[in-house]
Parts: sequence; structure tokens; C-alpha cells
Amino acid sequence: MATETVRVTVDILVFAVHQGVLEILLVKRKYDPFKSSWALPGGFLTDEDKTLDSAAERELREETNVSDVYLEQLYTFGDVGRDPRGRVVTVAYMALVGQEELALKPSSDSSGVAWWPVSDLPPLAFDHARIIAYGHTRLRYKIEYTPAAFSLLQKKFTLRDLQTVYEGILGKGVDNRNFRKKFLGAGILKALDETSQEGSFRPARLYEFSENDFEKLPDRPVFVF
Amino acid sequence: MATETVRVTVDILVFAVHQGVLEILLVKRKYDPFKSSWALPGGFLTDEDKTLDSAAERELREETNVSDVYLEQLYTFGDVGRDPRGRVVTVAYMALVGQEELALKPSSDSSGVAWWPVSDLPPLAFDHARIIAYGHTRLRYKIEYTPAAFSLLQKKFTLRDLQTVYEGILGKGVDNRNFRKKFLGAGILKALDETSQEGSFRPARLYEFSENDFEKLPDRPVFVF
DNA sequence: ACAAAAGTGTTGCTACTACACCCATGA
DNA sequence: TCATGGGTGTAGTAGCAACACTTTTGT
Repeated sequence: MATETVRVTVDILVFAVHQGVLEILLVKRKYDPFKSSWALPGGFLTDEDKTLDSAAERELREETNVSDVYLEQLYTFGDVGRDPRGRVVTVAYMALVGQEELALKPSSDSSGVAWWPVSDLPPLAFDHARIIAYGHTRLRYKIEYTPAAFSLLQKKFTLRDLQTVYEGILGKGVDNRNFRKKFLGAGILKALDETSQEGSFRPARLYEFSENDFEKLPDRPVFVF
Repeated sequence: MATETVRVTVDILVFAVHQGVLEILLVKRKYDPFKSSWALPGGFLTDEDKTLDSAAERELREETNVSDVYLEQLYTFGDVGRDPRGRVVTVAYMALVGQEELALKPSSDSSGVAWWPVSDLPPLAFDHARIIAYGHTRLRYKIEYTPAAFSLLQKKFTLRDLQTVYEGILGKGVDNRNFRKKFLGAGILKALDETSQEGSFRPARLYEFSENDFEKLPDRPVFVF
């Protein structure tokens, strides 16, 4: 029953909603194993990482240039055989980025970093398909019981933007009257004196999420549709 | 940025409700560090453990003789400095055991295994106090959104037993008429033709949880009181 | 008959669902 | 004036919270 020394990696599921489609950031592997396959950004835990959270931040910054985003630990995978190099335990993190961060990395170029629709992924290295499936389920659940969806928007957004995020993650349309009623009645949105002009039609009012008001609520709201 | 080889432990939070009090199983450490302190049962991941789940099962069996119980992964802790021996990443699991398993291990003897009320813990080794606090929060949440409470009961139980489990974990009393109404109306309990005779008063009907009926529900019920 | 816990109904209120049209803007 | 998405109200229903007394059993 030899006590094994294993290696630990921290991998990150970076989610964003682009034009109503839930997408995830993948990197093309430069080395074996699985050279040239798409994989989750991530890497080995190092001495410099004081915490697992900071390791996730570092990996995200190094591999994708993304920082200052919502980040939370998801699940840890450690089956024998999931990495051909030996026993590797992977702590998976989930990051949610707004449309602003979209510009930070190109969408499908030679940099080896690209957004992929979660419902239409390429073949993936290791057991990353399973990890993404797990994260997707968690995300669906999270937006119904937490204000996680706001992390997928810019600071200022329209109610339509918000609804698009919900529809993209839930994979179904929702009634816009009831949707607006629930969020406007929740007391967590600050209406701004600004509008977003998108085309030759009525401009939409912009809102901000008020973390402060959210914390003051007597009960946690539920955003189920 | 030397890639570190770290050691991985799997520790288990074994919860049970005894006489209306939520308790957790702790072991007294036999060796340094933290010799003679109370700690969570657990140990290092070994070559024989094909999965993290099976490592948790093995540790639970070895240290506490408990098996065949509800077990789920909770969270992974990996801060530098949480173990004086070096970098240790701990995958924490949560186990829920019924009153039947109570007999398997004595309650406070020289065996070094004992139940402790979660609201009145002894000084603990490592960062185990923090891990228990996290698990307690998760458990509170779980019984409201899943049938986890049934794992804390014997197969046959009275509605009062069930209510006692909820009250013990939530730390507050609930209205028994509404409580019974919700569970009887949920369609997940099978009423047995048996009663439990506890004293010189009316015997209570026994029920069983029907996993099968639960799975068939169109929507997941919510057990909030 | 008493002590102890099991078991039971109603009412008011809140919150959800379902559903279809008018509004404001730029071209 | 038209095309486009932004924005609004109501009625019916279901589910929840609050609330106190009667029933069954053993002694």
C-alpha cells in the first residue's frame, strides 16, 4: 500500500456567452501527451502557488491573459489512468468572464487559444470532456440560485443581454415579461440613466448589478424560469 | 517555478444525528504532527486506490469500520502551510450515516474514535475546523434540495425521526403540521403497516424512503421550512 | 384518568404561469 | 411609414406560512 506521490494540476473552465451561445475557452496542446488536441487551460501546481485558488488565477493569466474574473473551485478528478504520464489529480475551477474579456484573446487564430461552443466541442485531451460536462451542469444550476450570470456580462447591460445569458445557458427561451418582472422586482438591479443604442430601433435601458443590495436581501432569490 | 510533487490525502466528514444533535466522527491522532489531537478520519492516497471515491471508502472502512454509506466529494484544500510536513492537498468527502451505524463504533472510549456535536467541537488538528465548517454549511444546503436526510436515518423511520434530523441540522424547530404535509404530499414516502412503539403513548407509523418514486418526480422537490 | 407524543385542516396571502399588444427609434 | 427590438398588465392558480386541538396508547 505504498503511499504515492502524485502530481496535482489545476485546470480551468472559462465560460462566456457570445451571441447567445455558451462557449468555453480551450487551448491547443503543444506537447505530448495529446499533442495538438484541444484541452482545458491549466497546469501543474507549483511551489509558488500559496493556495489552489491562486494557482488557478496564475494559470488563467499565463495561458489566456484573463484576470480579475469570477473563479470558483468545481470538483477534483483523480482516477487512475486519466493521464498516461502517471497519477495526476486535477482540481477543476470554473471562471466566468464577461463580453469585455472577449477581446483579450482572438477567436480562432494560430495562438492556440479559442472559444468553442459547449454544445459543439472538438475532440478533447484526457478526460476533459467529462470535466466540461460536469461544469456545464454546475453552471446551469448556479445561475438559478446565485447571481453568477452577472459575471458573464459587462458592468453595464440591458435586460435583453441578461436574458440572452440565461437562455444561452439553459438552452431554452424564456418569457420576457416574466423574466423582466422577476429581475426588476428582485431589487438587485440599479437602473442607469443611460441607454444602449444598437440599431435603428428603440434603445434599451442599461442596468448595473448591485452586489450591495443583493447582500441585504432577507432571502436568496431564485431565478428559475 | 519548480513543479512540485505533493502528497494527496482524502479525509472524510462522517455526519450523523443522535438524539436531535448533529454529530461528526473524529479520531484521536496517534502520531505527530498533532499527536493526540482530534482530527478527521482519512489518509494518504495510495496506488491501490483507483479513484478518489474508492480511496474515501477505504479510509472510512479502515478507520471507522463504516461502509455502505452515502458518500460524496465536498471540496479540496491545498493551502501552503496547512500541514507542517510539507505540501499536502486534501480532498474532503462527506459521508452520511444512519442511526444503525451508531453501534459500530463506541461513543467515547479508548478506541480513539468518537462522535462530537458539530456545535461543540474539541480543538482540531490541521485546518480541520475550517473543513468541518464548510461541510456543515453544505449539509444544511443539501437537505433542503436533495433527499440526503434519508441517509441519516434507518431504513424504517417515523415522521418525527425525519423532522428531528431536519431540526438538528438546521438548528431550529419547524412546524410539524407543515413539515408532515410537505413530506406526505411529496410522494416519496412509502407508509408501512408497522408502528414504532417507544413508550406509554401513541405509537408512530413507520415509513420508508422510495428512491424510485423520487426519481420519477417531474420536478425536484424543495424541503425548506 | 393522566401523561406523552401522534396526528390532523383551514384561511389568507404571495408568487408563479400563461398570454399579446403598444412604444420608441433610425433609416 | 416601416422594420426592429424594447417594454408593459392581468387573471387564474398553486403553494406556502401561520395557527391549536383531538387521538391513541401504556401506566
